[in-house]
Amino acid sequence: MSGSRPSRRRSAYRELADDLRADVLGQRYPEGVRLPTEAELARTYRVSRQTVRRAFQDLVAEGLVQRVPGRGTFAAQRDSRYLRQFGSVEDLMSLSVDTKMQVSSPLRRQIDVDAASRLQLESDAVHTLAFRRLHDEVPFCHTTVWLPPEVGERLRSVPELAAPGAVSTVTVIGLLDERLPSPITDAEQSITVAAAPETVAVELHCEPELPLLRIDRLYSTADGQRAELAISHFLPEQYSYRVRLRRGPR
Amino acid sequence: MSGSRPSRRRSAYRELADDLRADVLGQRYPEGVRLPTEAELARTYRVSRQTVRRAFQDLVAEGLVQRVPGRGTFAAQRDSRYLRQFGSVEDLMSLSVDTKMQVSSPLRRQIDVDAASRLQLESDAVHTLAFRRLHDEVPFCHTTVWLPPEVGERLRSVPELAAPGAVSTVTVIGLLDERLPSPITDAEQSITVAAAPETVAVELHCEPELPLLRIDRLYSTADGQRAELAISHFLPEQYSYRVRLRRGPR
DNA sequence: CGTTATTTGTGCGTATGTATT
DNA sequence: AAATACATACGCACAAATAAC
Repeated sequence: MSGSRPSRRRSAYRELADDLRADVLGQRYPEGVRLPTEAELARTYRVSRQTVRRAFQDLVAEGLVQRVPGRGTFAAQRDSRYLRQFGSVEDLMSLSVDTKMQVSSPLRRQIDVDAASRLQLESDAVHTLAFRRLHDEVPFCHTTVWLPPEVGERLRSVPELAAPGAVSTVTVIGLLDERLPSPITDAEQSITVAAAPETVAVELHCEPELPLLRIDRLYSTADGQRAELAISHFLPEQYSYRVRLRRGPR
Repeated sequence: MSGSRPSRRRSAYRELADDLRADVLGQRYPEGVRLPTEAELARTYRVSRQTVRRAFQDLVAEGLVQRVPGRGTFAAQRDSRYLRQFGSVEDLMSLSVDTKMQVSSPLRRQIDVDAASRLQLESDAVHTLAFRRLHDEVPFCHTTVWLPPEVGERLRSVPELAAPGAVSTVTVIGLLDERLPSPITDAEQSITVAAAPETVAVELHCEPELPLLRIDRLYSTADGQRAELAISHFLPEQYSYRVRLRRGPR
């Protein structure tokens, strides 16, 4: 489904690419199963073969599909996808496929000079929120999120973020992308090691001061506004950050 | 084996994309300088405008250039290039811009079951090498490299890797890329936290067991062969892993 | 073994729309 | 308003790889 944004008109090849992307990410083409051919897609979508090809070019560039002349188009195997695990903004949005989030500190207004500064705000007021992420009911990650006030206001009415203990499969970035006037297009992240703060240790059932993987992410919208600051701590025993890098065509 | 391929003619748009890529990476289009227009390139390369567009599509997907309707095509600024294809490994190859490497354990043959297994080798014999990386004469990273024997042999004659204490500005991946018959096209990396092993602690002048950022990288060539396994430990005080993510075309 | 049908890859032409200068 | 430059979309022809016969 497209978001609730004023539905800016999307080109035919992007619509098609979106559909195909959703199908591939939704595991609808398991190993060895061929995607529809260019001719088939052109027919069912009432577009030219060139338009279908244009859509596939994006999916190939994203590493989601592989195409073989004479054979067809296939979903890339999960472990051969480069930069698809947690490497793109889309992946951060679809994080909820394997994991659930549980609110530990509901969305509220707060004064935080550091966060406000990193979000490049005039005032020191921000909205903040904290939650754990669970995999198979086991917490492996704690995240604190800070939002500019005007961004936070747009999440006021989201029930998934309102109650302590609430469990859901949403992502903050996913929620924002549907509600902000300008889509989130960039994230800058920094990965380092940090000792577990007291509150995080409690939530993750680990010793305070235990070394954790710390990932800071600062998200920006297409028009350059900072939209979200997230600081996550991961239990290294249960999580490692994986990226597959690829080199350009030849 | 059929040996050397008859080097089939590269398609026009790839030739063009290669030229443009080299120009952009070679800093030939500084900030604000427009690349040639589609019409100009079509004229000088004697191809159609569609072929020029096809070449640019790859460069855009690689994040190397930005295109603005009505204005033109521009090289993406280095710090706004999102980590996509090999941006990172070319960053790794040009790591030597800011840093130097100092050999602590020269290239030699060794038996290592774990490394051989991760390199998918038949036998347990590998070549190995260890070095530090220095920034402003301060060590901030220790790396151990394992290579398949036939790959290691190709580095036998490299003086920069032969003597303990040797300081140089090379990178192993850069050396390999020049010497291997098939180029290195993939890297899979995993980032986690690890306590400093004794030998690493000595080299980095830190306490043993100090939590470090550990990055494993497994490089593969275009024909799918594993070419190098590198395990690096970074001092978190002096290094954090930064990535800029961008969203696919929406 | 070659032949044929299928499927993707390359290249170009045209037309029209949109954004910027 | 006009010119410039990129974006989208469709059409066609032929090449190359693959699979089935």
